[in-house]
Amino acid sequence: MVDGAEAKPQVKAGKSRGRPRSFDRTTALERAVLAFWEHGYEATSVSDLTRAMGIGAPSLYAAFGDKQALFAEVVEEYGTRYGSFADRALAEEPTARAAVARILREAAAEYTAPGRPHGCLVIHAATNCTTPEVEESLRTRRNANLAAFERRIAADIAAGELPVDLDAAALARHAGAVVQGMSQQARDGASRAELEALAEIAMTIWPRT
Amino acid sequence: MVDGAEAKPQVKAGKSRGRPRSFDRTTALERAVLAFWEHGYEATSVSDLTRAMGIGAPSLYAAFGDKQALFAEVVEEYGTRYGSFADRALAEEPTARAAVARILREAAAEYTAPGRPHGCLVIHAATNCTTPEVEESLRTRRNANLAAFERRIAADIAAGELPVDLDAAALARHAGAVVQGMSQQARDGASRAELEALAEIAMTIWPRT
DNA sequence: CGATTTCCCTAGCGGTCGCTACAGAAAAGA
DNA sequence: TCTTTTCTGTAGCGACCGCTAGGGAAATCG
Repeated sequence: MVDGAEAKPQVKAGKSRGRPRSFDRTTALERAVLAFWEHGYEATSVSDLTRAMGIGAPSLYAAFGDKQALFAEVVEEYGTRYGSFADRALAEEPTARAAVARILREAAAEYTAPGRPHGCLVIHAATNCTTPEVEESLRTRRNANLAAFERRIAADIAAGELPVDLDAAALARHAGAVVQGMSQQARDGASRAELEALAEIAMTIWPRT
Repeated sequence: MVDGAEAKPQVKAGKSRGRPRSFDRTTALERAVLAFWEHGYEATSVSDLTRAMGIGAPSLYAAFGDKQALFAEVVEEYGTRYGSFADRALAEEPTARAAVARILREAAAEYTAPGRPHGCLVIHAATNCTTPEVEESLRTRRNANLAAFERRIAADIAAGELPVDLDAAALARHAGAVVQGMSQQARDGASRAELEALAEIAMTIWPRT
């Protein structure tokens, strides 16, 4: 009973013994992503989830553990599928400036993409949450993103790409604040073009290399 | 029954007829502000409220109507008591640039003030809310703030204080995004000094007058 | 002093929450 | 075929939600 969520016998390539699961776990998870993304952790009830995922409550609990464990998987899935553009830019672009510029421009598109909830799940899905661990986990993720910005900027300073007297932490916070503000405004109805104009203005703070 | 909330006979200077209210409505409201500010609309239950306000549920309903009406009063009170620094700056400062600079600096202090919940109630208290009207009302307030920014900037452009080719809407969105990002980061544990450094960086985008 | 008006407290309403016991259905193994 | 294993659907658990009926308490009025 304790490790009911860990045991996923059906996933093994070999044939499992009993009756096989009648739904696709991956697509069910994807639907849960959309539900949590749109309404947040608390505002998405288990019956909302079962309706969106097309399965019964016992199946949900058998496949994912409980609501909180399902949300953790949802956040993970969201991170790899929708939220990885920032990490990718930080890793691929030659300079911190180019990386942040790309992040802001892509955020304008990502946060207003049609057919998906607007804004960022990590920023919004657990604000004002009565389950402290859930709120805490997303807070940790947000602060980790700020730290990633700061590391990239510090690396550029060390490499001589940016002035040595630059406040890497403050610059990282600024970039993070702009991203978070863009996400909020996307939720509040801003269009992609409006967010792109915002992003371009935000980029003018950077010292030209 | 319909206008139970409107009738506040006790407030009239003249003596009311029956048994007087045994609690101070204003201080009870102030405590409700802090409760909603800290945990948001949905995550603050009526029993949380009665505990924080030191009154019974029937007294709460008699004095404020229902939870939603109480929240509306809370938002109003918050606006006049804690959230008016932006409007004041926009009205008092000679230029849009000075106003936004002051808003960002004051936000750093307001959003991290000790003894109060961090961040802004209007930005956070009704994200992912199952009561659409409540979420909508705060969204409207946020967008009204952006519009106020834009009007002030447009006025400066018209007065020759800012370049005529400036995109007032985008600049307003940027200022708003920075404020919203600062509020989010205050909730996530940023200190006043960290937010002040962020604010200073954000101000460097403005054309010097 | 009653009579009247208003408030507070106890208790509990119907509804939804996250979650699960249980029994039947559907697969694999013998 | 029969047993074993696992999944699914019904039905409902206890807890909490927002909210309120109803009786007594405390004030003003005559």
